Amino acid sequence: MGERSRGVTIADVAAHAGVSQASVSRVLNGKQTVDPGIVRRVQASIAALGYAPSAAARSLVHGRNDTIAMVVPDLGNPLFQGILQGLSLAAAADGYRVLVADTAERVDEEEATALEARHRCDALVLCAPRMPETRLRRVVDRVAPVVVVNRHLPGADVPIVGVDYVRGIRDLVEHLHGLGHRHLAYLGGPPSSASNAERLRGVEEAVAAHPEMRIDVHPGGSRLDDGYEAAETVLGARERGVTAVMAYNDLVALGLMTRLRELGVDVPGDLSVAGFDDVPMARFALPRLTSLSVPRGELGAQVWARLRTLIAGGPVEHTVLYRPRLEPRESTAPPPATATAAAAGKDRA
Amino acid sequence: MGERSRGVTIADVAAHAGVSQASVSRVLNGKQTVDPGIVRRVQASIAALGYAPSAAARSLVHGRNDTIAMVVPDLGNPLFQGILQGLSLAAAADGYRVLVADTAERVDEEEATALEARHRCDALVLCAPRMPETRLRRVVDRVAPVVVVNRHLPGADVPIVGVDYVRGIRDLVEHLHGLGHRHLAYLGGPPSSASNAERLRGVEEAVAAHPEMRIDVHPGGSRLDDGYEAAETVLGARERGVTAVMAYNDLVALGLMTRLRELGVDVPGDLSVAGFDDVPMARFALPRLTSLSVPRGELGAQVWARLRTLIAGGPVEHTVLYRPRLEPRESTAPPPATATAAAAGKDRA
DNA sequence: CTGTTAGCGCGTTCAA
DNA sequence: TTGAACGCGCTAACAG
Repeated sequence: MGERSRGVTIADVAAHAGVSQASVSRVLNGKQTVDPGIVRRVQASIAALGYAPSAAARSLVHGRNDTIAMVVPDLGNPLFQGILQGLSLAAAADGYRVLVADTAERVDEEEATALEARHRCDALVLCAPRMPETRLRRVVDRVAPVVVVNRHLPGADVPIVGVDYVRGIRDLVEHLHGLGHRHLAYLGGPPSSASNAERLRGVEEAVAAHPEMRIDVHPGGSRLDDGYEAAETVLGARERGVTAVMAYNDLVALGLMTRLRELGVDVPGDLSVAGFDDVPMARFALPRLTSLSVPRGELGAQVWARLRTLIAGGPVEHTVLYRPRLEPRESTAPPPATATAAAAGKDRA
Repeated sequence: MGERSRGVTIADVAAHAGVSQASVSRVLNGKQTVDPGIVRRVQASIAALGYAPSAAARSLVHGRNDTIAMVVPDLGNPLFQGILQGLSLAAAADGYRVLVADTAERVDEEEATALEARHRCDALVLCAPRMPETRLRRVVDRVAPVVVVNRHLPGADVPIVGVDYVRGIRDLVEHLHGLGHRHLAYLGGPPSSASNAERLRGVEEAVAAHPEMRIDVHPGGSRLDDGYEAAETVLGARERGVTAVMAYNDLVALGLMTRLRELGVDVPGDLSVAGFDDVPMARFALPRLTSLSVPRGELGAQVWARLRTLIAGGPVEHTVLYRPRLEPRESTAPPPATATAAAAGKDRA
C-alpha cells in the first residue's frame, strides 16, 4: 500500500531520532505527554525521512479501517449517485472514506458482494438491496454495523433510511385527482426493486381512498429508454381512457415524454405525465416535468449519521423516511375535455 | 473490520482441525499441494467456525489492499460518474474495489486528499485534477502507481487516459461550418478545468483553420443552471451575429435550450446549439441535442487496464485519447436566412 | 507434505 | 516520562 520511497517505518524514525518506537508512536498519536525535546526531534525525523504510518498496520492493531462500503445495484441511477455523493461528503468530514461496490443488478451476487465488501470495511450501506427478504435479514445480521437504504425490514435490528414512496405516490395521485383525472396509469420499475413495490402500494391505497378512480399498472423500467419504449403501451392505455401517467422515476417519464412528442401527443394537453426523484433535468424538460422531490444528498448524509452512531457503539436509531415533496410543473394539467366527457359518459352508462 | 462473530482467527481453525496455521493458510490460498485429508478437515473447520481471513492482516503481510482510489472534483458530474462506474466494474473483475474521494472542487485540498487516499490504497486515479501543473507533477511522482484522467502532463512518467477535446471541438466546428455557420459562440466551463482549456485550444485552432469564421468565448459553467443563466449572454451574442452556440458540456447546453425556449427563441431555427459528452438525456431533449459522444464507461475500463499494468510492475503505457464522436442531431441546422444575408452583407462591407 | 519460526508495522502494556 | 517486549492475524521461509 502507500509505502513511500522504500517503506520507511516507525523503526527508521526512531533510530533517526535516537528514541524508541514507542516514543515515536506517542508523538504520532499525541496520546500521552512526551518531552518537548523528543517531540521536536521526532517530528524533524519524520519530516526528514518523509515517514507516514502504514494504514495496514494500523488497521491490524486497531481493528478498523476508517472505511465504509456502499453496495448499490446500479451506479448509473441518479438517485444512488446522489446518495453516494452525500454519503461520501458526510463520511469524509469524519475522516471516513467510501468504497463502492456496484452489483450491476445481479441479484444473486449481492450477498457475496456485501459480505466481501464488509469484510474490508468497518461498516456497510446496503443501498436498495434487491435480494429476497429472508436472505437480506441473514445478511444484515452478519454484516453489522450496517444501514439499509430504501427497503423495509420490519423488526430487524438495522437502521433504515429511505423515502416514503407510498406517501409520494398518494400525494401525486391527489394532485392528479385534484386536476380532474380519474383514470391513471402507473409505469412500474424493476421487478426486484422494493421501492417499486412501495409505489405500487401507494397506488393501491390511492384507489382504495378514491373508489371513483382507476389506476392501471404497466411494466416500465428505470431508464430513459424504458420510458421511450413504453410510449406505445401508454397510448394504448390512453385509448382506454387513461388521462395521466405516473412513471417509476423521472428518467422513465422523460423518455416517455420524448417519444410522445415524436408521436404528436401533446403533454399535458392530451396526456399528463409525472415522474419521481426530481432529478435536475426535470425542471429543464419540455414541458417541465411534475415530479416528487427526493433529497438525495440529504439521504446520504443521514445514512452516515446512523452509521457513525453504530460504529461508535450507539443504538440502532429509528427508521427515517423522507416524504417526497410534490413539485407540480407543466407536465400535469387537467385532462382534455373529451376525456372528461367520455368519463362522464361512462359514469352514466 | 470484518471480524465475524467474535474474531475467529486462523489459529482457531488450526486448533479445531488439529493442524498447523501454516496448513490452514495453504489450504486457504491453495498455493502448495496439501494432503487431501487435511484439506477436507480444514475446510470443515472453516465452515464450522465461520472463519474468514482478516483483510487487515493480509494487507500488512502482502503490502497490498486490492483497493484503488479515485479522486474526483465533483461526483455530481455525469462524466465522472460514468468513468467511476466503468472503473469500478472493470476493477471488480480483477478483484479490486474502488474508493471514492470527492474533493468538491476544493482545489487546495486536492493534494492532501490524493496523498491520503493513496496511502490506504494500492494505486490512484486522479480524475481531472484541478491543481496547478507543478503541484500535480509532484503529486504524481509521490503517489505512483497512478493514472491521470483528462489532463495533459508532457514528459511525466504517468499513463494518461483522456478525451481529445481539441479534436472534438474542431469536429464540431467543422460540422457547424458545413451547415453554413460563420459566427459561433463558445460557453466555457470551470476555469480550473483543464479540459476546458483544451476545448479553448480547439476553438483557436478552428479559427486559425477558418479565417472567415469567428468564435466568441463567453463564461459558462458545468451544470444545467449555468446554461440556463447564460441565455441572456447568448442572446446578446446572437444580436451581434452569432448563429450557433457550443456549450462546455451537455448539461450547459440543455439548460441553455430550456431558457431559450422560454424566451421564444427557436432552436435550431433561430440559433443552433451543441453540447459535449453525449449524456443519455441528449438524445431525449427537444430538440435532440447535437453533441460529442464520449465513451465514459470505456474510459473507466481503460483507466483500470493501465492501472493494472502498473500494479503488476508493468511499464507506463502510452497516453490514450478518445476522439469524441460527433452525434449530429436536431439542435444544429443551417443558420437562419436573415443571419446569412447579414453575414453576406458584412462580408461585402 | 507438514510444522516451526520469523517477521509485516504499529499500538500498548509493563517496568524502570 | 521512556524503552523493551509482546501481540494484532497472517504468510513465507526453513526444516523436518
